[in-house]
Amino acid sequence: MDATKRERLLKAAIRMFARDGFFKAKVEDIAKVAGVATGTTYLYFKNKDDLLISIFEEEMTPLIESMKAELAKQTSPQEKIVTFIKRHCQVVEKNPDLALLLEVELRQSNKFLHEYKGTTFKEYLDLLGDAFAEGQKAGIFREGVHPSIFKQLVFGAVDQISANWTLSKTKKFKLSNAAEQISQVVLDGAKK
Amino acid sequence: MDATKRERLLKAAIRMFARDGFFKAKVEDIAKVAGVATGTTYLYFKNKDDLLISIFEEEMTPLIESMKAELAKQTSPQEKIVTFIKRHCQVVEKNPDLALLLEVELRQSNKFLHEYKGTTFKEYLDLLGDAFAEGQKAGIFREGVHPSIFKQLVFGAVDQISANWTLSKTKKFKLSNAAEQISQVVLDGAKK
DNA sequence: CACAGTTTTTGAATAGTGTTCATAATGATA
DNA sequence: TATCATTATGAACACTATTCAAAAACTGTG
Repeated sequence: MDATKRERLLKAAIRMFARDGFFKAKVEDIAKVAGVATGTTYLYFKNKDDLLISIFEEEMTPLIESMKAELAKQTSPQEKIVTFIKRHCQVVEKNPDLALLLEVELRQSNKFLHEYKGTTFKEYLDLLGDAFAEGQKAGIFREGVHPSIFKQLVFGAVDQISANWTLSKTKKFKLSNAAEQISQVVLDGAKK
Repeated sequence: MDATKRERLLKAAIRMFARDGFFKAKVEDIAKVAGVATGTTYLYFKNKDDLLISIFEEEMTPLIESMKAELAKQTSPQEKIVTFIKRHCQVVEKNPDLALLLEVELRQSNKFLHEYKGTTFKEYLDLLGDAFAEGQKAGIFREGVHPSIFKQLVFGAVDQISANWTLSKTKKFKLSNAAEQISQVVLDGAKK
């Protein structure tokens, strides 16, 4: 097993999935970009789906860890939420191919959405839910809104706007600017 | 040309796309469900993509019209936004298959069917944007948040929560209840 | 170095599905 | 009924994920 070959395949897959979409991307092309024969792909990954799952698991995990560390530094629930939004947008801006995958390709399969929500992705969302619950306990956020509704509300908003930004050829707005506007709305909306 | 055959194919496609996802759904199965031979599908639709586009166009247009009519009845921008959220969730609850398509396949289709001008969907989003802009003009909604950011924020939030509800086998919350919570947060967040 | 055994890689063969098209069935007209 | 036009069919074709028999590249040993 050649770790660099595996890594090359993963990176090539991110590029091709982002360019052509998961289903339209050809395994043959991914292999070519990675500099191996088609069949070699199947020595390192069970199949095309596994390639996508592996991208999700292996690229997303460090992002979640770094987000977690960043949020731990923030003292107030408000700051945590603002930081989450800002940082998520920064990551999207820095990794457009990966972002496109997470935003667009991951959704198109019910299987992924459902079988992987339980683990890595749920953990990510819970960072928002926990911050909100903390604010409720501290008496600064409104009651009557369930943390799991709030976390999805905020993530849905950020994700929608990020996806739109990533897809638009002409980036007519700064994502960091959008992040600020989102923060203003959801923070004021969260307040008691 | 047999209009009912076309209609049967559209309905069958909605069902199969919702069940298996656009790419995994087989044209042969769609034809079988519609009660025609595989090749017949290609007499009524250019190809599989065209089937998806037609679903968007033909199923969504009446929904948009009815939403537009409903919003016209509301007097204040706040009521328009609350009504949009509530009604969108009602439609999702009543048409789970169609909802799943719109929720899960929409982004993908926006991506690779970009030259097919997704005017229909933009029109839908603009209902939210216009209501927000109206509120800004009336001096009741905050400045500094662009209507096109706001409309995507709200739609993204509603869509995320709706998709989650639609996909979860065990509907652990009432979507109408979630709609109320979303309304509270985004309306307070919109206020000056 | 030579060489046998082992692991890794290859790419042509296989299998599954979107699309086409020659043919059949149906409908319309006189 | 006979003839032409329209519509429907499903087997054949093209394309791509996946497999697998054979080749190549390693590894260790005498």
